Amino acid sequence: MAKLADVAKLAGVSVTTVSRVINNYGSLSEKTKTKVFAAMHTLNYQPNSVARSLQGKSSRLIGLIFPGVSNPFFGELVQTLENKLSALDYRVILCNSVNNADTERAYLRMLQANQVAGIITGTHNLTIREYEHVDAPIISFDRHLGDNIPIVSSDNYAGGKLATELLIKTGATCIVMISGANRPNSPTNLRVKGYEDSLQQADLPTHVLELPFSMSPTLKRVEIRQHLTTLKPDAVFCSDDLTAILVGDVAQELGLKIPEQLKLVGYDGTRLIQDYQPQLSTVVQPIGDLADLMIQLLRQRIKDNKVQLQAQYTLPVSLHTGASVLATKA
Amino acid sequence: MAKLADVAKLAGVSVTTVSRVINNYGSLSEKTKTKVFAAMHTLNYQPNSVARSLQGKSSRLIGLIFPGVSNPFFGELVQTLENKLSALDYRVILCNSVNNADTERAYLRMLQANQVAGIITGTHNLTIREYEHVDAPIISFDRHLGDNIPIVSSDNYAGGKLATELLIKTGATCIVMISGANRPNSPTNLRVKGYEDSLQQADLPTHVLELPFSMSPTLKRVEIRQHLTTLKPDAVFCSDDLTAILVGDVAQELGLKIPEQLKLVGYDGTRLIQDYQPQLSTVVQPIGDLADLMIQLLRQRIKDNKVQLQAQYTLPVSLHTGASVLATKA
DNA sequence: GTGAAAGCGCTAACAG
DNA sequence: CTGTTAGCGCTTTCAC
Repeated sequence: MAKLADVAKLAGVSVTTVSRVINNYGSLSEKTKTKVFAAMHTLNYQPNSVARSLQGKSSRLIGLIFPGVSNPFFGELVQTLENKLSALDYRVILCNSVNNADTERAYLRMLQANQVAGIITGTHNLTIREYEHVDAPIISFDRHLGDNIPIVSSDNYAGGKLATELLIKTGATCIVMISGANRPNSPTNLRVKGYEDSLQQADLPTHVLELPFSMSPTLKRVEIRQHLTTLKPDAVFCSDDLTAILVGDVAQELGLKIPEQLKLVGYDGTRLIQDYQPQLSTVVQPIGDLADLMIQLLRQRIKDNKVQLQAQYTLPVSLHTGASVLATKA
Repeated sequence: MAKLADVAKLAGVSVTTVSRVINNYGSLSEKTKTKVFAAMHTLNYQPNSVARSLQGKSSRLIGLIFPGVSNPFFGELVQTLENKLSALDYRVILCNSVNNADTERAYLRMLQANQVAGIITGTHNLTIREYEHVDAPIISFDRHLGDNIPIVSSDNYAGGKLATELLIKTGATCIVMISGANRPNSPTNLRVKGYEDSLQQADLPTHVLELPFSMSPTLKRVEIRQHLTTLKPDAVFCSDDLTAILVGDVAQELGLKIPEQLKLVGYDGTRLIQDYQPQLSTVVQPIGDLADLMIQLLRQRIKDNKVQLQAQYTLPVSLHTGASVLATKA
């Protein structure tokens, strides 16, 4: 790979000059510029960004720490982030924390060692206050990671209410909520809160079933079947779409007609679900807007790490209504 | 962030010595080692990998170029690759080529500028012979990119036969195949070939419907509905699971019972599909093995870029049989 | 067993 | 308008 000095020699100028035309700075004569461009072209020159970031320039590398891209929600979020970042001439280092604190710590160190310009993290890990000792700017998706780390999320509480009220409106009276495990700081807690408040307001009982994020789908099915047969609810609200699909499956196995005998609402509303399970009603998180906002905030911090940002940014959710719920009163 | 010189000063030794203990190289007295380790620890020292790779050491950065992680198959493949690479102390730069040749060219340049140690690409782009001018080692997933670039794939031809023969065995006689657009070098072509050969052998007619990868699910539904009503097939084989889900949906809308009136087989067999659509029969690609092999080959090339590798490595597929096909003869 | 010093490819004062 | 030169943080000969 050709280097700056090669280009300089070929163009018959100094390395400084070449550096200047590359970075378009200082004053250059048109003639030199042309010469240099020509040399760069014939040598197929590509600046070495490692050398560049060594001497202080931004690496334009962004670390993305998420539980994993095989989950459709995170897959779409990561892809959206990557697309938008890449359009802004940033590159993305992908980190799958698999919800393991040690792994995450290691990633954090690694990202710093690689001089990343910033980090966006949406991991499910908790208690990692070590985030506060990272000097690269950080934006968090949906988690509290430290007092100076802005949180971007969609309105989990409103989402919980939205879903529950939809179910109440259709006449359901025994509405079960299936959520991930109740862990401190978890964003799904607010979804549960929205659910509980809505039911309380309507004077209806609450039933929350917690199925850990990490539980296998097969086990989840077992739990769901048991609850469906025991409680005989007429509606289920799941804090994610995948679990909702499981509920739909089990209901069918039990001969329960959806939505006649069981109404169902999920959460997340990824493109994948809307395209391939359009009958599933779900609370839609605005992935594109979330990504835009996180990037915008991160860039502000990259420009000036001291800039004061809000502790929390909340974006509105919307409702996708499909056949899994009837819009009419029962 | 502390640097080598800081550690050296604190430990009362030279930078050389510190570098030696970090890289475990040359001969050091236990005493110095201990001192240095202590200093590294109190300073929370982390070697700057940018500086490291500048002076010649490997960046331990691997570029991953795929159409996008929002597709479950690529999402799982990328996640698997990332997990395994990260366990080997490599980091991953994620590139979503979105099937755009220019984007991909830009990614290739960028990856080289970042001194990546190697590249794994599974993009849907074609004709990019520019791959041959990249000096980082490359391994390709399922595409021909140049004579010296090994291709790793699962056995698409066998997969096509497997699915088709399953359908034939159940008594289907009008078996439609829905594949992605027929493009040169596309791996799905071999799946179609397997389908055609199986039917020819059984003296049955072939019907291939091509729906471009990029076509919207809504449009795909329209096309599928039209073909289902016109041709009235008794079985459909799709070259990917998502399209198979669409077929299942449309069939249900048309009042066609699966598998009694319509048998259905998909392709890919991701964890997601097996967990959430277990009734769908599908040809399962061995994602873990594919990832292992690609990484193994890449590491060989990283160690010695001249090492002779096969042009093509083909891994066996398997069949997941669900209720969308009856295993008994009709 | 340990250190001094050159240099990886690039940028940015500082001179002219 | 252009060139000389000193590093960025680290590894690695070559000395001692």
